[in-house]
Amino acid sequence: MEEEYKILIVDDEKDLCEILQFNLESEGFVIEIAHSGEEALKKNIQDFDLLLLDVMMEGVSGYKVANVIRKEMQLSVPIIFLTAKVEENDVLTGFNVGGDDYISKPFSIKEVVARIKAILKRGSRVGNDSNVISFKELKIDLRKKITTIEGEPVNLTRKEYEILSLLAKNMGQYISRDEILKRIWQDDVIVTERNVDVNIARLRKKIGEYGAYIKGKSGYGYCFQ
Amino acid sequence: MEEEYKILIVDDEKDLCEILQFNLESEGFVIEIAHSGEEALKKNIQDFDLLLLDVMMEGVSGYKVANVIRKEMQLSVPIIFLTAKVEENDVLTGFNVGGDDYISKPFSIKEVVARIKAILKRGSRVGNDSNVISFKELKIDLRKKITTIEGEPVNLTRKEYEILSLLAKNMGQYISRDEILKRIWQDDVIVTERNVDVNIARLRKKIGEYGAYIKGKSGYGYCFQ
DNA sequence: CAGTTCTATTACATTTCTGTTACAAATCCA
DNA sequence: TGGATTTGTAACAGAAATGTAATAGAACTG
Repeated sequence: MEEEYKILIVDDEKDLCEILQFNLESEGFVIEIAHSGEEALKKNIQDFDLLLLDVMMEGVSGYKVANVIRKEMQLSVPIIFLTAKVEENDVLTGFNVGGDDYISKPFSIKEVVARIKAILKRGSRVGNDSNVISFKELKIDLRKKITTIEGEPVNLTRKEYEILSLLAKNMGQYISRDEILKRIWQDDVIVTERNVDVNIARLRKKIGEYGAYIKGKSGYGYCFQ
Repeated sequence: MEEEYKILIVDDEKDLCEILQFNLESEGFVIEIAHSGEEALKKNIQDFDLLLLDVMMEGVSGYKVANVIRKEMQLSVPIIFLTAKVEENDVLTGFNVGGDDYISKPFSIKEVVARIKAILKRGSRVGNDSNVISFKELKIDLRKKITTIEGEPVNLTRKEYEILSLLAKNMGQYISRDEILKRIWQDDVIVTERNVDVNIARLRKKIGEYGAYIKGKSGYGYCFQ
């Protein structure tokens, strides 16, 4: 038999979930269900090959869930958004970007299955072309999220890596602590600006001589140069 | 290296903002959100590569925002206006400056992305580094917040930089101390007007021969010429 | 021209900002 | 679970930036 694909369905309409589950299981997919955004996020997302995600849900919306998955968990699982017809017309039509897909309710099971198969066949994810920033012998592989110096991997923590790649992506540009917080810590948690310093310090130490290229300037923030 | 484009979305419909944010982020753009004109104007507009600006908003309208950005801040960042179908006719006759564009709701994400990419491509093709102000060999990079003379960076403090870029953005125009205080010190702290003088003096010294181009005129203020 | 107001500059005081350390809390993983 | 790793906080000394006052000279005004 073929590979067994695991799909997570997230929707607060239980009936709909059941219908989807029944039909997709007969197609040979392995299904798990979550009835809310919160529930979905408790699952081990990386175990799934695809998500069917309702946009409008009580509490944590589908977009929130997607955001957490992409930003915090850094996973690129394909997502198919389920949207109600009304929303679609009000706001947007025919959206279909990147690796993700949209299907508006009511939809035919046939259509859903077809789209799922199309996406799974396509296989590879968004941004699968290697993307490496180099500065002398320091290399940051943005896709693998690996930093190396002269070929030797540098063991950076998540935050350290994020800061380094943010600065490297904006080479030569001063970025304020405030900005760094916004872009890396997002809006969810509130932490001291001092935190940035501390992480910068740790980062500098780890990248050795290259640490000197991360320049701090009073009133401006940091800059990789 | 791949460039990171920053886009500011200004719309009071929060759902729409979320959808746009998610989709544009999956396209690799860096997004910030403002839910009102006031909020938008508090942002550092010059940090953005493009604005998506809803025309109809409570309070400060999209046009108002655009006007402030163009006239007061003297920035030529491209703006895409989002308009409801009904408004469209009114609008097309009006404001249609430079690289601006209109998209009427409901719109497809595809379209939005396409237009954004078109505009950003156009911008870089022309070598439109409208973010750099040049005066002879003095260059102020508003994005990097770096000032150079003959390619050599000049080490300005934040206030010095702010004053210089304010004067340079309003080349040839006298700006009173009062105005400078309002624009740079904002409302937060109240300081003597003499302060401006002192900072101007320090600035002049740092930019050497160019210091002479910052002209003070009794009763008028300062002017870069 | 004399008096007044305005400005540039200096020196110094004050405030704010930064890098670092040590430690606590949270998270991860075996 | 318990230990390792990561992340956040508080504290603080030193550095950098900013503000103030004083003063001398320039610019204005009648």
